[in-house]
Amino acid sequence: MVVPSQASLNNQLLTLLPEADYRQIAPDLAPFNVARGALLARAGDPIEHVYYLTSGIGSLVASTPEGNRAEAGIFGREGYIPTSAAMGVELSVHDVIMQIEGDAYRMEFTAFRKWMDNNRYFAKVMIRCIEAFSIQLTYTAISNAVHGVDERLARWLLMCHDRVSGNEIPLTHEFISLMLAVRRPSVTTALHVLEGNGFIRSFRGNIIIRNRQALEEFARDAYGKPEAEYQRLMTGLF
Amino acid sequence: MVVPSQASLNNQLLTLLPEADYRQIAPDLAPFNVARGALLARAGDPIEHVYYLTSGIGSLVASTPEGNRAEAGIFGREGYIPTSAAMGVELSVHDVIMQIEGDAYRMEFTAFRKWMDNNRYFAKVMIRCIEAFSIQLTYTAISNAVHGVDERLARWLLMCHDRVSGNEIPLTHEFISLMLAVRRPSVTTALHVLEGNGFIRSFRGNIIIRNRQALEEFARDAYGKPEAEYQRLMTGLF
DNA sequence: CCTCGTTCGTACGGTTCCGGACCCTTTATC
DNA sequence: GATAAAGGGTCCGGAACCGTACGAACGAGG
Repeated sequence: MVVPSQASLNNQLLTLLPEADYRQIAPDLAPFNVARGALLARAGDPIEHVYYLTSGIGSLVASTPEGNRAEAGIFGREGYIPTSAAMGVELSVHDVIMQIEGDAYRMEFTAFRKWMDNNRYFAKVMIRCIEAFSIQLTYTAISNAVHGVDERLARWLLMCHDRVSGNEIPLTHEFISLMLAVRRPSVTTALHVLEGNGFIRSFRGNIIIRNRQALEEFARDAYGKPEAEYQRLMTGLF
Repeated sequence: MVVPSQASLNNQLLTLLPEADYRQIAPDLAPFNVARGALLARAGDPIEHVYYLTSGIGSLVASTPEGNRAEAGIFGREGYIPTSAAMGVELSVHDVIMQIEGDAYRMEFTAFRKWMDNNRYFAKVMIRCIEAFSIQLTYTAISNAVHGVDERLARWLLMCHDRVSGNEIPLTHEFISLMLAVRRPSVTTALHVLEGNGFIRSFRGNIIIRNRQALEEFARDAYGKPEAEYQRLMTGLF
């Protein structure tokens, strides 16, 4: 089996590992293409694999018994999923859905547990990522409580933009409305507001970021804190 | 120094520990009364102590650069705080505020880190608690997105009720409005709805739960899932 | 080129909630 | 007992969103 070089990996967690430790765990990484809409984990099912995206975007989607659904967290090549695997939890609590197709390396759950127990650096990076993701969750919670649809959409587009290469975000209004837990027409009109300001261009099934900085200013305090914390948590680890 | 017996502790995490392991860590636990309004951790400050409440309630409050604030998570004697201490993080990201006065045992951050590294069972319980708390965060996020004020208030009162002994919740409308990130009059009218249905009685600075089951039914899917997951995660650990 | 399913634009009434304000009651302070 | 502070009840206009619906535009397949 060919072991991918660390530098070529393009997953930020794996590149953070000391080289020797990366080489240790690398044989347990298998390349895997994840189609749009694929479920990386399903609520109530056993966790079988841990995924390290190198491209594409996935979402942690919480749902209630009555069928209400909303995105709680988003991840791309800066993290891994499901984070609960690191806590010795065998069943997934939430759905994890791939929203933009991408490539990943994945690891068997048992191998993941093995390295969590046997490699300090690996464990440290994973644990830090949990903390970073957890911070993102708190800001999703506060943003859902205090921000309007326009700002929440701006925040969400920025988080997507952070995780794609280029400026295209190939998603439909319908899908975005599920993530933000708002009406589909609310997404349409909110996108018009952003487009009217020149921040984005909106096409059928595709959104293009045109002026990221202005978009950040528009989002105001809805965007930035979790991202800054991620940087802080992941810098100077060893 | 007198070491409190495990059974007398009344903090569910500490009572979950095997007795031998509890005795190991117990000398590092110091009793501490936490006044209402006290900050157990402040955003940006170093984490100095880890707290195990035995009574009272605390809140994890997220805030944005522009001063928006909202509660992201609540905890009592079923948990500990700050959870990020377990991840080797030295600075607190959020404010942790005591909303109902109570007693606690607290541990120096350095001692906490020591036991996380040197006692498997201790570490496992703490990590499980992180997972449980993280699940609570996701449901706060979805609830903020999809539920109205009445349901969110019901959910919140139920979570408080889980963490007090008796049926009294001594809090003001003003304070609740901060937690839910809504207007203070919105809390007043929402409480009237609950009171009109006979679920609660509302007095000046005090709320009494009169019919918990009916309150749960009113809250519908806003309440229950995280609590069930906590049970599942914390049962049959060893 | 035609058809059909997907995606998006738009409209309308109704509800919830906000921002802000005002005043009354209860409790604390001196 | 006077005064101040805290807590709570209520009202108003307006904004934001919702549920729902309908139709136009686009794109893939025959």
